[in-house]
Amino acid sequence: MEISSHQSHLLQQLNEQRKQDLFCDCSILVEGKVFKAHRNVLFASSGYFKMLLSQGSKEASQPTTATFQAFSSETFSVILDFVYSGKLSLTGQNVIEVMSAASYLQMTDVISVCKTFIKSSLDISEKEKDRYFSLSDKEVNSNGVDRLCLYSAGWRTENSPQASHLSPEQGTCIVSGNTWTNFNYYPAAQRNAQPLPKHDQRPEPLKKTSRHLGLHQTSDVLHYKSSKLEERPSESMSLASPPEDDVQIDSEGDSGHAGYQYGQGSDTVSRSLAVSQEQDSPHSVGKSKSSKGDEPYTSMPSVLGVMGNWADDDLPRMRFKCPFCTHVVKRKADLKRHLRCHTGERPYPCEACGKRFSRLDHLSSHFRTIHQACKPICRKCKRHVTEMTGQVVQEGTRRYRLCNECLSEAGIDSIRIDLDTEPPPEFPLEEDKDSSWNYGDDNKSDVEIVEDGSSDLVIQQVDDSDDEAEEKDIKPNIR
DNA sequence: CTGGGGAAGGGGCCC
DNA sequence: CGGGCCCCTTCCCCA
Repeated sequence: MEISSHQSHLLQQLNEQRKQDLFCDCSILVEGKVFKAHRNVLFASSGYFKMLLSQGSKEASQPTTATFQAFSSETFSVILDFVYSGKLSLTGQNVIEVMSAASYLQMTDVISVCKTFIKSSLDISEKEKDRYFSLSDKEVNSNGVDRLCLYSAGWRTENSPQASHLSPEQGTCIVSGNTWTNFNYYPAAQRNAQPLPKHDQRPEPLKKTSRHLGLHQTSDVLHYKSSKLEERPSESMSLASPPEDDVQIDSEGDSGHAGYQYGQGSDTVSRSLAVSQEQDSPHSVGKSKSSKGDEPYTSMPSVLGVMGNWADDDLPRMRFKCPFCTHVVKRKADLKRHLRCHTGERPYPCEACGKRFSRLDHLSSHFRTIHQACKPICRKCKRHVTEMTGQVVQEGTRRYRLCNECLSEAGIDSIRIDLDTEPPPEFPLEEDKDSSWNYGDDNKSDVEIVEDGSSDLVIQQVDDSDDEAEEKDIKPNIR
């Protein structure tokens, strides 16, 4: 006989013990903040902790301390809450960082949920855009508000660093409501009782993407959003049809987008730009189911199609707004490309060194620069070299050119090796795009390892034909 | 500690 | 719409 409530009860008890610091035998230091936890729980939840605690298992009687600097304390709090409750408080704002941290901690379930969260948000936007296009201007004016509010429910809190000031109900940034059903790790009955972790706008750890994660926003914008949230509980945010005024999220902080409007009629002017920031796209409650796509971008957005009037002419133009930041691009393809800086997807691996790139042209550039020694310039003296005056030196998988003088000075011409006998570097297998996104700095280690080839210094004659021949063996993953 | 250079990465835009 | 080029900024390494 099985008592179904036992597991949840047990987890609840463990969580209570954690909060009361009972039997906690593990301390995790994140950004100066100490989190107490039970090593057995961490062990069971995280591959990282499993490895860490396994290594220290001999001193099991001693308290364990772990320190992280790769992510914020707020992010770790979200993850720790998930570990102890099974509830993952994802928001549009923290999803990237949570996913990064989960990757670091090797918590595949959390990663999957984050990816689904992102994917679904894009799907939602796609559907909203489709509906938007099907509507006349009048319809947009009369119906757009509802849709906008739905969307704001999904994204509002993500951009608000003041989420910590919100009431638990307002924390539906935890993906509540029909819109986010796919991600709702909260039993509906528990949503309101779940305290939210703070979600300060913290640029790290995804430093490269941090610039796009709401940093453009001014305090005015944030304050406004916060106050709006206080006015309206979460449930109504997603399901009800609030007054039109609610749509007017002030976005003056981003002056670059001033002038965005819905529709072209004069009656839309009052709403101008309100929508452009966080809720550019009209949204529909009824159409906000997330669809499944194997590839995150196959059904991509168009995350938000925005009709805008521009100063130079009055022709409406399509703009696509990133759901994660305030960036707006003219083409859907550009948005698709831009989104990779948020998702961390790097679908283009260099077959020579394994380093992965988010863009094909970056991969090509990398390959030409690093592995093909295309620059006819001596790396040491910077002089122009020709086939007669210089040679290509191979250092691991890295190639560069040296003039004959610098070569003799370096005294490395004794290691010249015939390329025909020198096999190309072992290429890493290309992994599945969806399942092998690299997050954070994981790539660096690959590069460092592979390119640490000082002992493999090889010199080859500068010969374009050789390069071309080599290119057949070592080539970027251009498809 | 600082400045220079290389590499990476992001955006605009043409083809 | 993808590929690719150009330009720019940022980061990192090294002298």
